[in-house]
Amino acid sequence: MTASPEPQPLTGPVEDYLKAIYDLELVGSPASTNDIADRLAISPASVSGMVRRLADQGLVSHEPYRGVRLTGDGRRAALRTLRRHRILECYLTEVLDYPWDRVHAEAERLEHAASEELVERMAAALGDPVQDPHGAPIPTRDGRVEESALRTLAEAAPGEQVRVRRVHDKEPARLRYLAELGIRPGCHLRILDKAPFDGPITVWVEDAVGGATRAVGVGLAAQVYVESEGQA
Amino acid sequence: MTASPEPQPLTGPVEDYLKAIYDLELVGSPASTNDIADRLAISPASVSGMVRRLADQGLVSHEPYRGVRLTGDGRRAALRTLRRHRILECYLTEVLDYPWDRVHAEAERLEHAASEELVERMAAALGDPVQDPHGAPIPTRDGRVEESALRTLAEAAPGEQVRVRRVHDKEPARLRYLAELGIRPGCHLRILDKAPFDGPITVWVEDAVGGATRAVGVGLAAQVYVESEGQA
DNA sequence: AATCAATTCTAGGGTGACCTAAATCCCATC
DNA sequence: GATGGGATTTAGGTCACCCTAGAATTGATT
Repeated sequence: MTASPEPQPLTGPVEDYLKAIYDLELVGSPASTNDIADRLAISPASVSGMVRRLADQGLVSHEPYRGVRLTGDGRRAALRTLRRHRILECYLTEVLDYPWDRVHAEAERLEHAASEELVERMAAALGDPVQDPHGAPIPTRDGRVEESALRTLAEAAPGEQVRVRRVHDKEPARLRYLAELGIRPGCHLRILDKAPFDGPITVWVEDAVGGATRAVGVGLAAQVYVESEGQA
Repeated sequence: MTASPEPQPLTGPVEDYLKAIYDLELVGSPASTNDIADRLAISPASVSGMVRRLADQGLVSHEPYRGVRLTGDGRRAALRTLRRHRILECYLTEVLDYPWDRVHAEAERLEHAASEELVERMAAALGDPVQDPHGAPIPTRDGRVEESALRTLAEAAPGEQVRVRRVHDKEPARLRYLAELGIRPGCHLRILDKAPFDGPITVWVEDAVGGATRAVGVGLAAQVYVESEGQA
């Protein structure tokens, strides 16, 4: 039984790496150097260097040329950061009325500076939210998350009725556009049509005023995660 | 007329130096290397190095062996950081009910990460406060402050009645103790006695429940700024 | 089995921000 | 007007994090 011996503070970049690796590992396989580099907009060579340092600190295990996996410590650290990030996002939108599309960037900076105490105070003020404004689940204080495997809107079939559960949060422009379309976590969609050859997906947006028909390209649809609610 | 050309983001350490120099300059003379080093808990040699960099960036002017002064740009940057810091302190105490003595440390970290937008939203939520929880004035958006020259409690004479305007905020333990004594910005004191040879100052604390007599050492009294309200 | 492209790692650099130790400068005092 | 102590700067080093260029590895394809 290893007692948890004070999680010592990590640097901002380290926290960013751990989050990225956590995310990449979610799909199953270990995170590749290139994928990490892409996600952090950093050269692959720099990733190699940093991964060595992370491994030295016992946060990841690295099989050269094979990829990187979080250790127990690494995973715990990643989840702590993720919790901070997502609670900050909630607080910014709900209490400070921050615009949907700018919340991510602000939280991205604050998550490295905000203390556990601050974040827990925010969580308490919000009544311990369980998901952030983009539908991502918030890890609990003791590091549990239930990352449900969701399909994307791009994979839904015509005739299906779905509920939007989550959307990607990185790109403000896409978020603004989705908001314009009325597509947000929690809203209901009916898939009307799916054009061949990766063509646009036509959906009926239940929750728009009076309902509305919208066409969404596959690229965007792939960033919208849905859960089936039955056939038409 | 130099148009203000986007204040580019400064690093955390740079902001800390500028704040320190601003503070030291308040007493009139240019900031000395040693004083800056003391305040930031850094070696004097490191300060020399950093000051060169600050001068290169046009934020300070440095006369070797003579001290450092903020330039216009440097002063503006310092005041922006100070505004962020103090609004954060207000927000943390008033909205998130943060304990008086821990607010400073948290704000110290957040001030480097919080965007202008966030801080202004907080300020708006508070109705644009003009001073922080320790009584320090908050610079306006356009960089104005009125730093009133105050006497300290250590300088007050027996018989005087004073109002506490401001207390130093760096040391949590001292703040907690002052709070215990009932001494906070806004409270009223009557100086009952001042023991010789830097002995303790005995005060009547008006605002304590039913009023209370307290003795304060000079060291602590020197960190409490007061404004006279008349003689007994 | 050999080769080739993509991936990943190593080598070698650069910057910011810190350090200690050793000059150097200032000035108050003799 | 020399001198010594205190303040300051320079010299030289470390660490984290990033870079580009080039070498090494992989495994997919001939």
